[in-house]
Amino acid sequence: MGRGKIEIKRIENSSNRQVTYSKRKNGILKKAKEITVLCDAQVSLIIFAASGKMHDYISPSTTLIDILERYHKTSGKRLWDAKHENLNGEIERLKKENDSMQIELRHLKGEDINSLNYKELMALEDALETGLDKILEEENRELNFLWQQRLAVEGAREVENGFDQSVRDYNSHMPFAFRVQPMQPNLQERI
Amino acid sequence: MGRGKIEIKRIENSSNRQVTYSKRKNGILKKAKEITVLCDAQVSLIIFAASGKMHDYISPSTTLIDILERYHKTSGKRLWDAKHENLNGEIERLKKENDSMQIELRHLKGEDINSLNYKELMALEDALETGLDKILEEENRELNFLWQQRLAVEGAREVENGFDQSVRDYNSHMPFAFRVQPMQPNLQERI
DNA sequence: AACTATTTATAAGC
DNA sequence: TGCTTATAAATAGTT
Repeated sequence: MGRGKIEIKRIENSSNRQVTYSKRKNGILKKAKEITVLCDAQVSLIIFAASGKMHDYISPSTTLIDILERYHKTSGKRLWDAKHENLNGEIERLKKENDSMQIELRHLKGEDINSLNYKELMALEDALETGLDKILEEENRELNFLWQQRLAVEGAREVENGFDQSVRDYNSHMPFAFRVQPMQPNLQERI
Repeated sequence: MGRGKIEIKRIENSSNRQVTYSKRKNGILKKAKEITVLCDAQVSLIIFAASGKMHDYISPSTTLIDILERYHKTSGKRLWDAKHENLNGEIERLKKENDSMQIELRHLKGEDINSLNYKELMALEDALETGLDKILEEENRELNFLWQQRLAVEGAREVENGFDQSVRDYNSHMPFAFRVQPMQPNLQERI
């Protein structure tokens, strides 16, 4: 369709090639639009010129992603393969890990425990007691630290006047008397 | 280009539409091949008919994946990366959830607690005590159940002979005397 | 980028 | 769906 018939083979003359590319590119894009409208078709057309310039047309009723998904389903050809599956695998793994931690947490909080047998309950109890011991130890350590700080900053005078308000606040939260017993013996000597 | 000029709008007559689709589909595929050969272009053309039937052409010098990668690079538009990003997002979310549960679990076990302040320690302690209470209650309930079962199966005679070995085993694990106190008053009466 | 002779695509009909 | 043909549309070569 032109002044002369041409063979369908690479156009050797570079500028002719470029001109023809430009004309035919417009033509094919137009055709893509037309078939979309005339026939309710969904078209994805991506063209790269040898120069690297890109042109594309995607039917407005859809998206490229959608078309590629349908392409994948229809042709069975894989586009986004392994990457995808790896990510899905990791999600599965994390979800499992999550679930089991969730359960462990609930058990430690004494929830959902009626399905546990006696042995499991005892193990839980041990874990809780161990945890509690460690917490109490740490509370002790921190209290001791606060004590020492107070002694250093305010001097011996205020210690003689008794606990001030902030220390009484802490003590009012303490369930057991032994918590105020310092871990480090030197504090006892200094009081 | 036919016996009459047509408007570019949806062809209402279904069979006409189908015929036109078929003709134009062939035409556009031919054009895609031609521009590929004539101009060294790289084309990806995917067409879905309204019926769902698919036709495609990919320039033989390349692959669809390759074209999509170039499309992504050139246009900056995300394709399957959008999917990947969703998956990555979910992985991130799960990892965060995981991490915070991990930390909570370690704290409940009395690990990594030296960064906690006094208030946090007290909260932990409360949680542990609550959990422990619930566990002990449940242990009690189960022990009580075992007791009742034993009474029902073996009758009163064996109860008079004292605890048998299996019950002694349980008791040997019990830290506190109050654990063997039954929750339900009727057991006490039956002993 | 516009022109136009010619080829090509295709609408309508069968 | 395939073939035919009149005609519209695309475009090769030219300016």
